[in-house]
Amino acid sequence: MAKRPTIHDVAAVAGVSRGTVSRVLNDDRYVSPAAHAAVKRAIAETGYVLNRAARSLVTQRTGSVVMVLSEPQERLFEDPNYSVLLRTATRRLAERDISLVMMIAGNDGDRDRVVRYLRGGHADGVFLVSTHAGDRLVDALVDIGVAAVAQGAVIGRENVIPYAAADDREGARQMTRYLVERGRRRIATITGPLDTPGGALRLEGFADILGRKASRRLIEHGDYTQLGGESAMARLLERAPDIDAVFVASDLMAAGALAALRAAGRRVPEDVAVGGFDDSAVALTTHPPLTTIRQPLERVAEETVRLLLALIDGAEHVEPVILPTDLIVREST
Amino acid sequence: MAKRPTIHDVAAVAGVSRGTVSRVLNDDRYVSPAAHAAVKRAIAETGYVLNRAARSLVTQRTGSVVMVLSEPQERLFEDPNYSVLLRTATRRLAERDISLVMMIAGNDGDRDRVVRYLRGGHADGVFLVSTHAGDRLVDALVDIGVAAVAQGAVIGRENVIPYAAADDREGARQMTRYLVERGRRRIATITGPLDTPGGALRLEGFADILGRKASRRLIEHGDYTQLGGESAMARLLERAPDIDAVFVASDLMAAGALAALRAAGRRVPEDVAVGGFDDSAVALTTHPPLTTIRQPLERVAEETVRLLLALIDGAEHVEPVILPTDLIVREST
DNA sequence: TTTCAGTCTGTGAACGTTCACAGATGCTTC
DNA sequence: GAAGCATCTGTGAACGTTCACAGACTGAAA
Repeated sequence: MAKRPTIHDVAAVAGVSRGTVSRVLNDDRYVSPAAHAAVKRAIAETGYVLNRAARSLVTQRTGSVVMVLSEPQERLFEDPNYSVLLRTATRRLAERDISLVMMIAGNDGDRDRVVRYLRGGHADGVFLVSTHAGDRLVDALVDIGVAAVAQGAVIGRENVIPYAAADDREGARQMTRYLVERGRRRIATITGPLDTPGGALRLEGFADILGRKASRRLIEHGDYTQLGGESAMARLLERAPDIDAVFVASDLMAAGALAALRAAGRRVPEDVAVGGFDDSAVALTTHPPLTTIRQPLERVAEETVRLLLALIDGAEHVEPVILPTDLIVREST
Repeated sequence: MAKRPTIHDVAAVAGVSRGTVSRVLNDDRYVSPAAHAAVKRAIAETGYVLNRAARSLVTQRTGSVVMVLSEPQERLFEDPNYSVLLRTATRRLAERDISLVMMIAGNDGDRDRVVRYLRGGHADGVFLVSTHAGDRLVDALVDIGVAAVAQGAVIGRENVIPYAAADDREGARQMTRYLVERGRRRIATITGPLDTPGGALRLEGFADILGRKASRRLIEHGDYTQLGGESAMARLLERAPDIDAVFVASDLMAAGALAALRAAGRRVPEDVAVGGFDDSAVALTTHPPLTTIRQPLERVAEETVRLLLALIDGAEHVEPVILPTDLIVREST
């Protein structure tokens, strides 16, 4: 349990001064090759590892960013997409030696904690996930002036918080266009909550293709849960029994819709075609497997990280990134 | 962009010394009510928030713990259980003002990064997730002497790394017993990888009930993926066409097994009963919905955090915690 | 030869806390 | 009235870095 070696110890072993060691550590210019080598050797010999707290104290940088999970409903519970996001972001940040701190913003108490944390300068940046319209956390972030990006647009704050996202609108168009091309005539949709980009934009894409045919009667709203999808489908069937296709804004809700259709005695895809969105693991476990829209989630995460790093590095302004989606045809259509 | 207020500013406003403010901040004994109130008021007035880096520098504590995701295969991708774990752990730790830093240990490079991070004293504790037998990270942790716990036993290191887990073995017994009671005679199993506790212990529980009847022919191994479950089921059917039930060690693999059974023309549950494990979201999306074993994941996470906090607070030794599971009967059996 | 720019190094001060100590005050007890 | 204890407060030093500055050395240009 010997004391951890400090920069002084390294300096002593290398036969140089503290300043030179610091310069090596920070890749500063003006270090002679000899000194550089000696320091490297001394670091290896002593097993030195930098004390971030001490560095942070003087640089006012922390080398960490916060990922804030806003948690409307219990989405987090069920959505495997978070894992991809988390994993990719952690990886990319680690490459820059930046660590990812998790925080949850479920209620106002949580949100205050996040704000306090950031106001205290405990992180260099913020990575928002599934933040919904009107979240007052967003304004607090702007007020604090901390670098912030979001995965998926924050509705109403698109120009304030840069983001990367899949092209929800075009994805919905792809699916709707496909259903039309397959000869479906009465096409309904089950949307996500309209204060989320996935809710609003996928509905817009749907309407883009169908125009006047996208009547109110053929639109139902879900909450991204399987149960929500199931009851939305039931309501649709009651209101418009003659529908022959439905575009559901998430795979999980689509799984619920399949259950409702089965309960109503409709065959999929013969009587009703079902299209999902996400291409999550669920799309393969249902029977029949879901035709769906694949989002390039990994790339979304990477781009979001890239935007955040740019902001942290001092960029004044960065442009949102929108990435293309793919139609994945399986047996539900 | 005024400078952030420090403890000195608070002291000045409150009309006390730096030491007294520090005492209030740390709930020390021996602070007069008057001083306490004045400091509280000054903190509110100045908007002061503590600088953790400075504190950390002198206390040698960081106020953070690392969650290390070991990533054999692509489990993380598909397993929604991680979300529950992450969410619960983050919450519980936040209550103690400890923040959760994510790290991935997928390859040796990652592992070195984790080791270096911990050796540098950048975290007060470690929370291992899905670490598999023989992971050399575990020995490094012991060597460093950092407080460490695991979610789920680390096979071969049960006595070194305390853990909380669901009672995998008894859960498997519950399911197997149930299948026997339902009159099934030829019961097979699809296990997880045997270097994970869920793989080894669930197989043991299965064998506990069936005794000699648990013959090699009726045991197949999967990798916790849906595809793995599907091909394992196909192999089982080929080897033992007369099986009338199968206990699958995870819901996701069970979804794959259902697909294989359907492809082979077997009806579920009439011809073959299928039991899963986890009670994850998948269990409800399959057709028919899965009979499965529910793990108290939230409590597992809470207990794991509790163990970790105890170790951080200086406990010499803590006992592993094993929590009971529940049989959830649905339509697949 | 002098000047200058470029390269390299060492040093004091600062970052914002906590800790240990010393000292002051008030209350009890003899 | 002195001694002793508990309560409360202020202060210097320390934690391990980075930063800005000053100074030494080198080689090229004037």
